[in-house]
Amino acid sequence: MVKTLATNRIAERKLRDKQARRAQILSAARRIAELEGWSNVTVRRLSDEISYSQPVLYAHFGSREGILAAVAIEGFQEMGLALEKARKRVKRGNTVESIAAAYLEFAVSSPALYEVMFSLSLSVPFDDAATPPELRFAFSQLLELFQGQGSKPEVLSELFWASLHGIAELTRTKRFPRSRQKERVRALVELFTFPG
Amino acid sequence: MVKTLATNRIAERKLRDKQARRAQILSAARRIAELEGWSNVTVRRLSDEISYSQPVLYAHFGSREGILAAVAIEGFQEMGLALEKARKRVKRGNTVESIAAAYLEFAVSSPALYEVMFSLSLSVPFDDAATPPELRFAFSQLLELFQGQGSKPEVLSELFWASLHGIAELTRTKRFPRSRQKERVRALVELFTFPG
DNA sequence: CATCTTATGTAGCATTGCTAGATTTACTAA
DNA sequence: TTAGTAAATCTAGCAATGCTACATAAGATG
Repeated sequence: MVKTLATNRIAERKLRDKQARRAQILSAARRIAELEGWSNVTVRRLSDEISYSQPVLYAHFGSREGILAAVAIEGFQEMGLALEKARKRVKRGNTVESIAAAYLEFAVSSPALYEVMFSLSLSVPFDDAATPPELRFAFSQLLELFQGQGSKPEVLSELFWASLHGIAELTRTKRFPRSRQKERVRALVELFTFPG
Repeated sequence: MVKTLATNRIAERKLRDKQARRAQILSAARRIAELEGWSNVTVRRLSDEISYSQPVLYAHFGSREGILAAVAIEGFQEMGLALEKARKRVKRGNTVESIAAAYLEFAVSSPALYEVMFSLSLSVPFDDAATPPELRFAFSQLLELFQGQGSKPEVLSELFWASLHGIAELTRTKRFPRSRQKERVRALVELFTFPG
């Protein structure tokens, strides 16, 4: 059997189709999740949306969990990019302020996406080598922030991340009133901005 | 129909039985959750554990959600008490440090309980009048901390809570390595301790 | 004892995640 | 073109879940 040109093009087209369908699934999952919550993202519902039978979804991602995980990875990738942008185009002097604003904006504009990013059960820390690169990338944006500041940049970065995550999560789940959000962020920025 | 003494005693016994069974259900739910995760806390499993049929559970709490909510309330009550204790018996000078340690100790020693406390979907902020008293009580322990400090005690308290919650959550879900936990807490305490 | 109320159980529905096996479609080679 | 093979896709179904209508048993009351 010889690999003709046609064979190659066919294989490529198949790959494209596959990736397109994969993207369709993830897109549908995100849309439903944002509009109706993750509990309404069922495999049957997704298979309806993309007009394929259920087993097709299981061929792409091994399980429902797998679909959520893929969405979560997308989320980390996008968040990493958003943070990178915020870090590079610093507006009014303070990088910490810019990053904090970008982080919380991301969380508030895609609550379901943010939710799944952190409900994804991980077995490995953010800064570990065995961690998906998208997560490492996002975290590295925060690490960068405190580089050279004090003795332990990782500790400060983690603390900053934790504070942002806490604010995001307690806001998303309605524990915090939106009314004081600006003041909260101002206080946060003040705490994490050091002279020098 | 007259209410005899016997009638009263019978009614009281029934009430006791009911409360005992309620406690049994919640206790079983907590045990299973801590050992096997909340997904293994099914209504059938619980009804097996207490040797009653499913409808009995639905008579007590209207739904599975209702059972989790009741556990979450218990959790807030217990956390409030733990924080109160930590605030009153301040060991080495620093109240902030004592509270932070108590909070994280609570979260780490009952991860499933902590998890359900914050996955419970609320519609009302912590400091609202319409919030279950157990939640208000727990939050009030943190409010107390920064009373008189600066201009906005609520803002500082919320920020402190957010930081603690972020650390707890990112630790519980394995995002943070345990190894740096002590340093993280030290840095946190330093940030939130003000001269005076 | 008879009756009525309350407590409890039985059995079943609809929905879910997931999968084995049939079936159709797409490609290959004579 | 066509028979045969491999890949893609679907049909149908299982077991488990949350929940509930209805039947039955237990308990209290006259």
